Amino acid sequence: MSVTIKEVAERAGVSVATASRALSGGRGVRPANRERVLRAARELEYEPNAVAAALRSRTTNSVGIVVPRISNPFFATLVEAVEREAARGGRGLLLSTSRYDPEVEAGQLKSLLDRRVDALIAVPCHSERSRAAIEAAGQRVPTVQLDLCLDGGGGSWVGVDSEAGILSAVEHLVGAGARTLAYVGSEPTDSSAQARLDGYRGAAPLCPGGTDRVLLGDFSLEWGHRAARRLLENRRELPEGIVCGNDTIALGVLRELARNGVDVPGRVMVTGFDDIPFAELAEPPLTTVRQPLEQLAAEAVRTLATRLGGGEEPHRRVAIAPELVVRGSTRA
Amino acid sequence: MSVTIKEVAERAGVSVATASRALSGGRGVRPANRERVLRAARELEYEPNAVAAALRSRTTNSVGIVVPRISNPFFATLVEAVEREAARGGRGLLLSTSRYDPEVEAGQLKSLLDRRVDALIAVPCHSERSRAAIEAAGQRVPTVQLDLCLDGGGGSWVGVDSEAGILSAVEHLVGAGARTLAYVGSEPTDSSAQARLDGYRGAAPLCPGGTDRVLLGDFSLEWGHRAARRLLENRRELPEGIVCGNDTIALGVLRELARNGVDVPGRVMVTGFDDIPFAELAEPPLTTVRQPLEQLAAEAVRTLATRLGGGEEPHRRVAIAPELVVRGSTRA
DNA sequence: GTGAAAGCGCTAACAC
DNA sequence: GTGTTAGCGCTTTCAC
Repeated sequence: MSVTIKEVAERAGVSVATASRALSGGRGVRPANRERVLRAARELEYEPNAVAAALRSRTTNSVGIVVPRISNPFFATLVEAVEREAARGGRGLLLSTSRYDPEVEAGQLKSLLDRRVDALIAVPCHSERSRAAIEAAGQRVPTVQLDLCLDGGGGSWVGVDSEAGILSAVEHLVGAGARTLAYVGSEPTDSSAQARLDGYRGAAPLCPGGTDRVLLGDFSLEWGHRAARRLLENRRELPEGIVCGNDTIALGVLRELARNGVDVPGRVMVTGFDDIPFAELAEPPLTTVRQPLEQLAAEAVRTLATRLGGGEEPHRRVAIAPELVVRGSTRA
Repeated sequence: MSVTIKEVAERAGVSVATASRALSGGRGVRPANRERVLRAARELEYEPNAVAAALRSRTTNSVGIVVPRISNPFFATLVEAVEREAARGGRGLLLSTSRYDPEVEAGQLKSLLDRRVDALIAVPCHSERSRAAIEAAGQRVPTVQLDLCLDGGGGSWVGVDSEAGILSAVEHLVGAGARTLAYVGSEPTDSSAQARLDGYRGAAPLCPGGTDRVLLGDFSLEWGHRAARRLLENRRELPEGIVCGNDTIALGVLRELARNGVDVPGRVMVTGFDDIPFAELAEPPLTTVRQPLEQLAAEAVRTLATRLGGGEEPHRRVAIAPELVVRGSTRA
């Protein structure tokens, strides 16, 4: 069997209590004893049992995260940033995916709670049907919604200010000379889709010409293709600027425009949202609204850390302003 | 405080032992009692404490995974597949990243071991300097190397048959009429880079013409750009087929060729390796060797499950044959 | 500053 | 089938 703290204590000639204190920080232990314990531990190749420590101290030093999927580069980058941030605080990250299924999501949350994570980060996969499980989790441990949020608020949330992001895209397009605009986005099934659509509706009046073409589907490349084809049906009415709900859609739109010989950004300018890695690899490179992922992750972890540290700030809602990244798909 | 199994037992009018048995499968418990326990648990909203169970039963039902990074879509997809596979077996996934730093990697492995994961999956970030930590981990729990492996073997490994993959790319290019080839890859700093390079050297003789141009850098887009520029220096000697060590490099090569007005696949054909999501979005879409990620993940978890189940197959090395995906960057 | 002792909540022997 | 009992390895009072 593996070496326990008891053996370390014996070898160091102290009690387990002192050994424990020495091994965890060493505060309140005479330096000489501290050294002896540390040496004994090293010599015995002692490996602390975090499970036992967790049972007794009632903290696992771990946080759980539930995202719809990881293969989506957006969530992947988010998870990576959270992992780094958590590791920095000595915490482990328990990862699970909901696959966009609220029932799976509920099960994953329960499992994480059973494992006694100290805190939870969740990207709710549905703005309504995720509610029960996420609120229940929030009753037990500090929980923060990341990126997406439940309808009508409730609980802590860290995300991006979508309206401001879309606004900056619209301003940029109008400033670059677009006189007519269209929006290609997703049906508002989640909070981001909703906020981006709202953002477009709010910002559209800045444009002098027609802005009433709003095509809603989902956040996919295929939808981008189809929406572009629809806009191309009447070549004369092709808008001068197309605001897309995310980069994937924008990539689909760009592609379809290229296939049809439409000059981008000459005839039509296109913007995306997220700044996924491929955005700058597209032809032409995509002007887009960059999600400040590192900041989001850091803020989410900070929110939890505050609450773990005993801070009683029950409902913290943080919307970070995103930044427009201008590339070749729009004129400067 | 939260409800314990003791209270559930009391309410159900049985001993904690019976409650425990009923709650975990219910084998060897009279159905009537089982029902009463389950009902009591439901009524009290009992939440089992997996930490306590883990301490006593010496299994945490969790596996740890260490990858260089998650924002790389290749690893992200791998992690996602592993997560799904682990969740299917009721296991949690503790995720950490090494950021390509063997010291960080060693620390992460130690931390996962302290947390008493039942098994480990690691993508060694360095074929030499990862050895000590990974071998040490392998002494304590079933450990499998995924994708990359340590130099000279040792331990279980699940990955792709890189040689076979490169071979299929070369055969395809030659079959499509390429008479001269070049290889643009990474310096063999990791096992995949090495195997792909070996694969090219082994397969090159299949091509009738010159195949001795081998450019080695790293697995980046920038290196693809630079390598392509180098090949373009003497336009006349531009090879008819360029085999790239991964998709990212291939994307860089494609881009540079396009900028210089070289017709792909007319004048030059290009192949990649991995089949990252963007491969099919490139212009032209990239012919590439697809990594069977789901299979890799499933096989890795299966390898561990076998060992956890008591199977004593110490050194399982599984190389899965990848599949060539033919797209527009080569002629059919 | 240190030690003795009491659990954290659960499972696994071992009796019955 | 069921109950009693004894810990898993650690941290944390509480005395000294």
